Order: sequence, then structure tokens, then C-alpha cells
Amino acid sequence: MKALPRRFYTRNTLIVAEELLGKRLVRYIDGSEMIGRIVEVEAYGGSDDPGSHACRGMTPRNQLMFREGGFAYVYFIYGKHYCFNVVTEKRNVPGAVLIRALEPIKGIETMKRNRGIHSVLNLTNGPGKLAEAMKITKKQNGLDLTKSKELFICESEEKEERFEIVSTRRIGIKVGVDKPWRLYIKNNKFVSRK
DNA sequence: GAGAAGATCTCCT
DNA sequence: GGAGATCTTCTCA
Repeated sequence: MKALPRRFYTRNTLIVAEELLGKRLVRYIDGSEMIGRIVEVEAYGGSDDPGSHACRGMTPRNQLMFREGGFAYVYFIYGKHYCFNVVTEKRNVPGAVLIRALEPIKGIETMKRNRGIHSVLNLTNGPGKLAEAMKITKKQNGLDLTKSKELFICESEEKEERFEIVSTRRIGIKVGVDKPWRLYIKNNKFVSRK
């Protein structure tokens, strides 16, 4: 399994978001391996996107969004949850893709332990849930996804079946809801909301 | 230094 | 379908 190269990430955020669907998110920790198929994402931009953390310029938290693509941007929200994003675009152009849902492929027992539940359907069907299942925390913030051995994204090993992409307005934000920048794989059971 | 809001989840009805 | 949990981050004084 080979991590996607830098040039995959240093492109337009919406293109990266769309092409991330169907890819594999791979996580190695404590000798165990977890893999999930990316089935739902949301794109976030810069000053043109009021729903983005980066809409008012750089701050200590969002500075990663201004780096070149290919880094992990993880933040803590609502006092309980971590959200995992992939940084996109060239240096000084803010952009990131929030990974909202995965279809568990491998390491399902480990994910169940991490989440403390038995239902596979509820393991990774939301941004906070998949971070907990894969033990993604602030420690992974700033990780280089093109070089890291513990967390990266790659092509699927088997041939990926063709799927249809649905785009809707984004979830959980109050501004910038006019942009249809939430993308998910049609008819997939692990998408967070229909 | 204080106050408010947040890219969510879970539990309860 | 709705509220509460709970803490980080940003804004403003």
C-alpha cells in the first residue's frame, strides 16, 4: 500500500474532495491495522467560505489549512470530539477536506473496542465517530500524510466498483450553507445522514 | 481575563 | 426530534 503523493493534495479542494471518495484511510497503531473506505467528505475553503475556520485569516489553530496539501488537520470540538481533515491546495492557499464517514474494511474489532460498541453500522458514520474508532487525536495534527507510517490515504487494492456521487449542503454549520460542498457515495450505508 | 460559540454524539422521550 | 455534555479557541476589553 502506497500513500497518495503530494501532487494529489496540492490541487483544488473540491477536486481533491471528490477524488477522496472511494479511497482507503489506513491507520497503524500499537501493532494493529485499521482500514476504512472514505464514503463521505466536506470541502472547506478560505476567505470566500464563511463556513470555514480559515474565513477570517490565519490563527494558531487553522494555520495548517494554509500549508501545502497533504497534511492532517485535526481539531477538538464541542468538548468531546476530534475531527480529521486533509489539507489541500498550494502553500498559503487555505483549504481542507473534512472526512465525515468511513466504511470499515479492516480492523473492525479494534474499532469496536475503541468506540466501546458492537454495532458496525455506527462505528465510523460521522466525523467524531471515525476519529474515535481510529484513535485520531490532537497528536496527529500536522502529520504529513505522504510520509507517515501511522496514518495515510491510498488507492484501494481491489478494483473499486463504480459509484455515483451525491452533493448536498454541508452539515453542522450555520453560515456558508449555500455551498453544496458535502459529497458522499450514493446508497452507501455508512453515510452519516441522508 | 471573561464570555460565547462551535465542521458532534448520545441519551431521552 | 431535542437538549445537554464539556473544553478549546477566538474575540474583545
